[in-house]
Amino acid sequence: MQPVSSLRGIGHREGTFYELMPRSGMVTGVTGVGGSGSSSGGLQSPQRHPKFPRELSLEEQQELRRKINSRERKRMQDLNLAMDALREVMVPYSSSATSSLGAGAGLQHPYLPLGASPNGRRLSKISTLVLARNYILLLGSSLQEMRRLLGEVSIGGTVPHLLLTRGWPLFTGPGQLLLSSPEQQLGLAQCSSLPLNSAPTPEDSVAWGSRGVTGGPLCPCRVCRVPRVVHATPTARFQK
DNA sequence: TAGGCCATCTGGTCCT
DNA sequence: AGGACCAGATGGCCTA
Repeated sequence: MQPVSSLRGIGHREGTFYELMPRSGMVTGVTGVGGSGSSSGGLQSPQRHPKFPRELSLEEQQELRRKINSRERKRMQDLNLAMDALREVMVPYSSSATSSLGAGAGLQHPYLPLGASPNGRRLSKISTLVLARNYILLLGSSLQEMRRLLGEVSIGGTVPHLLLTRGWPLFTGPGQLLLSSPEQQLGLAQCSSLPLNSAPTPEDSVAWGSRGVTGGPLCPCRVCRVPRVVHATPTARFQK
């Protein structure tokens, strides 16, 4: 099947039809259907919208409403473009993730179809976000492991200072997933479960995500409460 | 047919 | 004042 959302949206919803015919008038013609505005009567109602200045004529109000709708549409389309860019990065990992989470591992991604490979089907928005989050956590875990190994090797030797420093480097690598520090990216700096004076370490971050600890407590902060994939062998999760 | 996912409209709120 | 952001509501498309 073809991906539906963006193509569908651009295909027959966007543009003149929706642009010129507000849903409230298009569908019911009278009462309006659109969401919380169901009581507003929309622009078809002779009543003026309270949001619009009184001095505006009905046509001007309609024009303003079209303008607002267009902006919102554009905003959502930009958001979808960003989501597509993220999908491009995550899709290669999603398939391997499913395979490693599938029958072999006895685990199932909560936001991927049960027992089904996402191959040929694009990731949903929430799947993309959850997958991206876990991927970021995995990168942190891998980095820590690498530092540890380098630390062992470097006794008496030389190791790039950046790799051994406590702070995280700003990744600009594949997918550029980390545009700022992971703490900022994940909102962990605001995590209520962490002491105020101790910045969360990468280990802290990973502990809530991809440690392979099944059934562990969920971090109470709103960031960490995002549903996560639990897996027994984190290193195999995103193998290419 | 039910449920998931999505785009769009809309009103409210916050920010510049 | 205008724009950005957000969340609720709605209907369409698709799959199991």
